[in-house]
Amino acid sequence: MSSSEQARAPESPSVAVPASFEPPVAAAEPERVKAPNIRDVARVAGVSYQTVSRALNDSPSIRPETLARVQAAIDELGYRPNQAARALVTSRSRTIGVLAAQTVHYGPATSIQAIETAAREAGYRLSITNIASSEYASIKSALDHLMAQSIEALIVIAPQVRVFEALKDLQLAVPFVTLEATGTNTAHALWVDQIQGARLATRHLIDLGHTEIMHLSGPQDWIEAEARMQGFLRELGDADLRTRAPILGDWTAHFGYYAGLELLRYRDFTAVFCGNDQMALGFMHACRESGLSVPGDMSIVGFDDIPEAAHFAPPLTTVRQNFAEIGRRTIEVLLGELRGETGLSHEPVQPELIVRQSTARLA
Amino acid sequence: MSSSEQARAPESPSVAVPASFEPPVAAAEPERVKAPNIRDVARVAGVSYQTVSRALNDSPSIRPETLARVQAAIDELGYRPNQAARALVTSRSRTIGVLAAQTVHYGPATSIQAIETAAREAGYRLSITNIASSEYASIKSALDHLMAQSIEALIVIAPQVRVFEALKDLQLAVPFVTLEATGTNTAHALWVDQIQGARLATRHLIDLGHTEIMHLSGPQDWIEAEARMQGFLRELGDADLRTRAPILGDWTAHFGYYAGLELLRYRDFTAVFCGNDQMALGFMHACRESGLSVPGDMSIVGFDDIPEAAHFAPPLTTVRQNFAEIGRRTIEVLLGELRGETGLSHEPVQPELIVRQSTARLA
DNA sequence: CCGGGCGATGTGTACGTTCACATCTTCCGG
DNA sequence: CCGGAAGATGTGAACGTACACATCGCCCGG
Repeated sequence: MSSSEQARAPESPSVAVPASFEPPVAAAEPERVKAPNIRDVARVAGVSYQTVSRALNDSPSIRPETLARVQAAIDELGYRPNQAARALVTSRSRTIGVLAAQTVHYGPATSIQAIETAAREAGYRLSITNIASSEYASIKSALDHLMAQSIEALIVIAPQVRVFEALKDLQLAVPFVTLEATGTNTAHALWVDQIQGARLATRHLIDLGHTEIMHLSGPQDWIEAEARMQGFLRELGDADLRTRAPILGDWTAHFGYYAGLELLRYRDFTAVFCGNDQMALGFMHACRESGLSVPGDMSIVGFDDIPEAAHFAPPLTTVRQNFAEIGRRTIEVLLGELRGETGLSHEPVQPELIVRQSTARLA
Repeated sequence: MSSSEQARAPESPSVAVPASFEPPVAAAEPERVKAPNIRDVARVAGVSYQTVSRALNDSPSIRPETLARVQAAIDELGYRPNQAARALVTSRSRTIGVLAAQTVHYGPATSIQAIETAAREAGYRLSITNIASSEYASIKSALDHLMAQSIEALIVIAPQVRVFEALKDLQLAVPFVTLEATGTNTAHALWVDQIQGARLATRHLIDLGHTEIMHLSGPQDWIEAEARMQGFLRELGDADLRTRAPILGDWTAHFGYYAGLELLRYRDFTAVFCGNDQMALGFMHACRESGLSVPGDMSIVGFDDIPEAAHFAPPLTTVRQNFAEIGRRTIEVLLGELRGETGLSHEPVQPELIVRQSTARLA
């Protein structure tokens, strides 16, 4: 086995051939037929290549019967337009770049899926690149990779704070949109109104009579984490309640759990607003282990409304974001900008509070 | 506050203007400078364009100092090679297609992320396409979209049963790999040994003394669901235990919940092996509502080990799959095949049973 | 001192498509 | 019945790159 492996030196015609005859080997693809091109189609259809091109780009000035002949030739040959050639001559790549982080999370994943679908329908393809870490170098590298593909637009679903710096460096010549941002950068942002969502969650707790409310935030450099924190603090401020320093987490259930274990050593709060559902899950776990009942002793609100949230123990009160809607709107805005339209509606998508069983009136 | 919110209408300069004057509008990019090409670089560096090409493709026969001059010119002009032109002339797109479904799920998402990273390192880009439904038309459309991009290889992360049919139709000329399949199609599959994983889970329950074990399966047309079911049935058979018809679900927590409510009306089983963690979560929810304690009255095993599983109530015993490893191996195999190597190792990745607190010895 | 060979660099061409413009056809009004 | 416009189709060029081959300069051995 391993000796036959060595003999494989591809196409070294002579070598030390103990393997006497060496059969033609060409067993692979014998007929590497060139893919048909526009001229082949033209020949079959009995027209010029330009006419085929017109047929492909549904030009108005082509006779229906000519079009039919071309179409028949295309089908017969199984012709597919060469995107590379097309991109070269039109200098339009028909590619939208996506700079993502944390694509395994429900929110980004859902948005990306909606974006992909909408983009495909509009004849665009997506090029998704994940950043390994939120270090500047990693972001720059991902951005370089995207720019190398001459993307026509950019969508950012990542810790935008640092990304913005990187974007400034490469003087970006394409329209871009960042998802899930706050209102700080309205020109390029398309976002769920995170602040409003956080306010809804916080007000819900306040309405239930809670006055000592904790906040588990997302990572500092995620703008949406920042926004949720802002909403939380503002709502608390409006109600003249004592504000306590939010805990900076990393979105994971693990963090929620360990933070919970730590915080629950001092039971000086009765409710917690978590930056996302995963952290809420971890926090609930910590409550259980600490002997606290949810919502009896502790009310918990999450954010995102991942599909699992309805089945947590107890089912989680949370803020729903319409990620799919965001995705669709993103492509809409971007395509509009590519068409040269401007002043498109960047109105925030409104989140919705979903009340389940993890919150209760303060005893 | 809310009034200032309204005032935000971003950059609508005047509005109600009867559109009489319509300013030149060309406010967009005034200087649409053409991107520099290989000849521009050559001119600046004082060499021929071919020398620049050599520098870009690190040809061996170029003097270090010439290379340096070219590099300097590249930096000065901010030159980026045009991928379309390169693809056109080499007839290599350097694109790997991914046919995906359910990318919001943890497993696929994790694999895709690993695939993307590995592909990028190898100089390939990914083109991901989601299928809207598992109908044939939808699969075909997605596959067409990918083939139109002249992908060099295809990765399938979707209900493979139907995809295989579609693949047969378009006589696919590129190497492809399907993820998370069973061992039925070893030539093209690279997979976690799902059968073995299911056996581990089932044996664990048997070892705990359970004899009446239920299985909540994934959708029928997902090969991995089929494989897990097979593993379950075989292990049960080996132990001479009564087998009961698995329930066919859809991977969601919702399904696990409603199926649980239904099944628990007859308490003729003491353990359940769920096809994934989400369904296990839903099932646990149903147990709670039915007044059953987990693991006191009901032992539950999941599959996947999503990060949240450790924080379920109780923490879930499950089968861990190394999705990232799968992703890396996928690219490895594919790149090997593109290089013409063959007979690469398609050894299955071994899953691992993670015992937590959702299973207990039968009283 | 010359010729061969090799390393370094330059020139021509092709990839498949679209754009700009030229040409051919058709039809209609004067 | 003819001129011209509009519609339909064809021809030449260009996009930016890599490959094949040609050329140049240099070093070394005879």
